Amino acid sequence: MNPTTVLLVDDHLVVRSGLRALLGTQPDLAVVAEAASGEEALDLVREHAPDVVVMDLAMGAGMDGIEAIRRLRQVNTRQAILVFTTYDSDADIVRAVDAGAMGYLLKDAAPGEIFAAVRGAVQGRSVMSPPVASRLFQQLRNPDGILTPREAELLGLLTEGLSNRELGRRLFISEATVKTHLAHIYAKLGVETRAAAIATAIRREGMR
Amino acid sequence: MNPTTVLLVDDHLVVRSGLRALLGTQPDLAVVAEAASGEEALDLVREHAPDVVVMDLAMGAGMDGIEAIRRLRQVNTRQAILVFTTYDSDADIVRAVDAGAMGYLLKDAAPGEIFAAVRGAVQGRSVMSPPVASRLFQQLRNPDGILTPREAELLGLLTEGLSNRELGRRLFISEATVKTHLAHIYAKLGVETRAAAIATAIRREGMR
DNA sequence: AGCCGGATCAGCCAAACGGATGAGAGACCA
DNA sequence: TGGTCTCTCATCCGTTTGGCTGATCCGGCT
Repeated sequence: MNPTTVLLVDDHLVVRSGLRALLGTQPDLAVVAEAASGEEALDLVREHAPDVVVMDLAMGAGMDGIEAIRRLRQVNTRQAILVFTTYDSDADIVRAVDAGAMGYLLKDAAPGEIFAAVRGAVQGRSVMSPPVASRLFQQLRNPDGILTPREAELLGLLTEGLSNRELGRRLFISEATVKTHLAHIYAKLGVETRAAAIATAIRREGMR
Repeated sequence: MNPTTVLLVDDHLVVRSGLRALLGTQPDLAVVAEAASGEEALDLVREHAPDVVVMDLAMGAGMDGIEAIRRLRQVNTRQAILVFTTYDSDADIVRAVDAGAMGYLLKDAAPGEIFAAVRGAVQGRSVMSPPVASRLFQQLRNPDGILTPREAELLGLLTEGLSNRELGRRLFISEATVKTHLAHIYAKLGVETRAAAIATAIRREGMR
């Protein structure tokens, strides 16, 4: 059986070499290329058609990880994409999965976890770090995300088309507080504008 | 039979006296008070409880006509409110009717039309100038308002949460044009923010 | 030929919004 | 008592919107 081919995408050289060394200890895994940016990753995927792409989400300048995932999926829906990143924000997880990531690992994952994730990915299994899994699970279980009561209340009014000022008046809080809540809501919903938040909220199961 | 009592609301003295003179020619109509602002109108309605309120929508400073109508309805749902204004904008018509106006007349209406409207209003009949009626009819017949194909297309994308820049790219037009279309859409929907437009559009019949 | 509605674009300006950061008060839990 | 969460507020700053005005082009309709 041929080894599983892997493409590493991370803007930090040290991370790439560390991963390469780590994966190199496994006879069934072979790192065939490394990319330092989303653009480069796109080229290398076309060239090597690896079985798995292990990618960092935060990538200095240029295309970000999420966008890279989206593009990769368009180029070749075959290879599995594994996110390998430092932070576990709700928004990133949701968006990565949404963009088509096969798994989501945190950089503090144990070597064994990483191996398992790569092997699982090629077999179509989705592997993720426990904290990530738990967040995602909550997302699925509670479609309103992990919104606090206050946030949910705000989101409800948001869909009425109110401005920040109006929201503040309606809830007897300052505009500053409204903005804070909104920022949290956007992060949890994985959007970045109120327009998208409203669209998401309203479409999300008959909310009206 | 007692004459029908009327309250005139218009910030222009000349309009008020003109109307008073006009209505005065009819033995069954009696102007019992005049207000120059929404606030004043509220007070006078409480004081005189007129059968009909004939009101201009544009009213210099302070409360605008739409808001005044809304308040009046809260105070006393009894009297009929007749809008008597210069311009027939889609947004104003929709909002006035929505706020609870009984009829909608343009200032170039013939005297006979005005008399008929006032008499009709007290009897619960809704009278409006022909051009107004036609606009309103279109609104009802076509829930998408009077949106042109291009505007409808834009509104659709708007509900996806796109920014002006993105809308422009998607439709191959400049951001300036996007803004122009949006301004028209807002006017036709009777809203003033994209958030409200999105909310309206999405709720409007299962649009998704 | 002349007019009108629809679509396109520009420039200007004020208001609204979003991002980043810091911070304090109260509730709850270990 | 020391974390953690939620809700609250503030300031700064750059971007996005919305309002307004004016203009061009095209295709019908008259």
